[in-house]
Amino acid sequence: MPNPSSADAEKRPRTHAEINEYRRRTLIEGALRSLAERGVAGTTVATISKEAGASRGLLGHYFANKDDVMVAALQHLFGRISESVRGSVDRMEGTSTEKLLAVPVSLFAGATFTELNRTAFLALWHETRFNEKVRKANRQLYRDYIIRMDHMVRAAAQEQGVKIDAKQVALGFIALSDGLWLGLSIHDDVLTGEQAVDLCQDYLRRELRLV
Amino acid sequence: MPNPSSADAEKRPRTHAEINEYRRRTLIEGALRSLAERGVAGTTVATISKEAGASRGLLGHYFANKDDVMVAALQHLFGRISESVRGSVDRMEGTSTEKLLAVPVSLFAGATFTELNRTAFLALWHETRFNEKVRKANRQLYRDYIIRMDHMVRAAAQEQGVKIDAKQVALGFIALSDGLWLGLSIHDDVLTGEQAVDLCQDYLRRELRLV
DNA sequence: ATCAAAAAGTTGGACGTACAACAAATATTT
DNA sequence: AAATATTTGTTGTACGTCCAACTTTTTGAT
Repeated sequence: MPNPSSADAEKRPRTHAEINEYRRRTLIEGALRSLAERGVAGTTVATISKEAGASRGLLGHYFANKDDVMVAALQHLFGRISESVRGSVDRMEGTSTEKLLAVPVSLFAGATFTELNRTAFLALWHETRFNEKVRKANRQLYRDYIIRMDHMVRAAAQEQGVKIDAKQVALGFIALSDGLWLGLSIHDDVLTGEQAVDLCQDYLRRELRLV
Repeated sequence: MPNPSSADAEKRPRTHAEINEYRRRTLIEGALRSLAERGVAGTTVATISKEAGASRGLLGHYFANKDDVMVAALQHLFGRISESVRGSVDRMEGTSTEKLLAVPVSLFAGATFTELNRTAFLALWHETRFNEKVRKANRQLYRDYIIRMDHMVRAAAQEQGVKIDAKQVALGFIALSDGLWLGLSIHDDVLTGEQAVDLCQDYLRRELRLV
């Protein structure tokens, strides 16, 4: 006999708007969990639905097809990480250089650099190459990411009074951190998160002639 | 009516030993092509066999199951790239520093840095995370790779008379080049192979205090 | 404020397709 | 003729999508 005043009952969405938002979110998170646990080939409509606590048919009610779920999952994951980094950087006091150096710290922080995030990212990275819709979505997300990093590098370089190719350094940083994300995602024993931060900060400091 | 004196017919393996070697090779290469074109989810026993010009059932004659084909494909691809890099570095005259700087050149050279290699690598990287056998094989390959880069970095550092953490620099280089391989594999328009070489050499030069 | 009709949310089964693995039959080499 | 290579057909499983029935929320006339 369920208790109507329990926490679960209180949080259970009641209005159509709430239900809609709740289902979309849980289905997307279920997709990320399934991708992280089972990979692309092992992720099916059934596994996504099960992770989300919904029936198989419901996925068709919220998304036209499986591809659309993948696109939504990528945007959700990328957005979550992006907001986390942006949030912690914007919140801090300091120079542009300090803010730039804080990016890798945030990127490899415990809350962001989780097993789930890393593994789901790898799976979606693969999907990006072989799924037209996902590729298109990822391209836009990356474009914005590069622009943002370019701005940060440019600001820091100006602050330090050095002339560097900001775009090139931004790309180098992104490649390095992506490589660390994906490399660590496979070989947990090779490198720690702290080492990853060191490597990224070392790269940025040398490019900014701080070392 | 096939011409028995055609080039194909001349190369056609006749002895059991030749046939064995030929089939293994073409099946593995078929698997790599299928992975590059269709990804993990789209690669089946049928697509591999078709790419290799063999029937579906023949795969079972040469490999116990699909997983074993994936392991063989990873080792083949990794070995091919590794030998290419090692070959061009060993062949050249020069100091240890010059040899180290030649690694990224070889890594992003046209013969190695092909669409097929990049894309197949991404697919197998994904597989590494979700397939126990493939993960095990990749771990060993990477271990050797790291050791080799560590030795090269150490030799170059000694040559330059600088004290650096060779292991850390080796890992940084591998992460950077992997990130560039995978990043470029998705967004062809973002970066050229030459830029990738520049980024890698720039990283190594700064770590070796050459800039 | 009430309550029945409409709309939206939800489920589990059905359908056609496609898969990996297996088996039996045929072709080629030894 | 024996062994090995190779093909095609078979089997059981699992997939994505569709759909008809069912439940809950929303709407609107009173």
